[in-house]
Amino acid sequence: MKSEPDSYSIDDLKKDKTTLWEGVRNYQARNFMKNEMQPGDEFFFYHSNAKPPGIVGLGQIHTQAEVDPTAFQKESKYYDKKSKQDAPRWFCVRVKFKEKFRKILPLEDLKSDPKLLGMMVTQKGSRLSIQPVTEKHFQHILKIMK
DNA sequence: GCCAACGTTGGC
DNA sequence: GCCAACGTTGGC
Repeated sequence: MKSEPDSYSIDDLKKDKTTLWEGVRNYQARNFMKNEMQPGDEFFFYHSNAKPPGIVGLGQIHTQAEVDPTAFQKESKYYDKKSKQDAPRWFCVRVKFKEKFRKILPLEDLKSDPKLLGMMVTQKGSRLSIQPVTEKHFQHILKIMK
């Protein structure tokens, strides 16, 4: 799960302990949250638009997807006038902090690791903000970071 | 700050 | 239903 640290970082999640992953306005990413994510599932927290960009920690899905309240809030930058109360368009899961890694695992390292070949985030133009990670890749990265 | 890649919108 | 125009993402 990607986030720009300037807007919400792993430290923010550590402080908050849990947060609603609101503001996703991409159907593919929404569908991942709505259809694939189950409480207890783990995910990597990725800092995008950072220096350097990369994986910074581990989180866990806390509760299943619910309606994204920010879509109805006119003052929110995530407001979507096309999302109606009786037919909500956007959903988000609640996530929980698990751990902040001792150091960042930079995108550069993800790209150069032969064991992570084909990982979605290393592909050119891969801007989806929520991406699936294979079990193999997940375990390998955990091993690197422990 | 640039710009390639990608997603969405809306006219037709 | 096509596709040009536009807006956004995000690495560099």
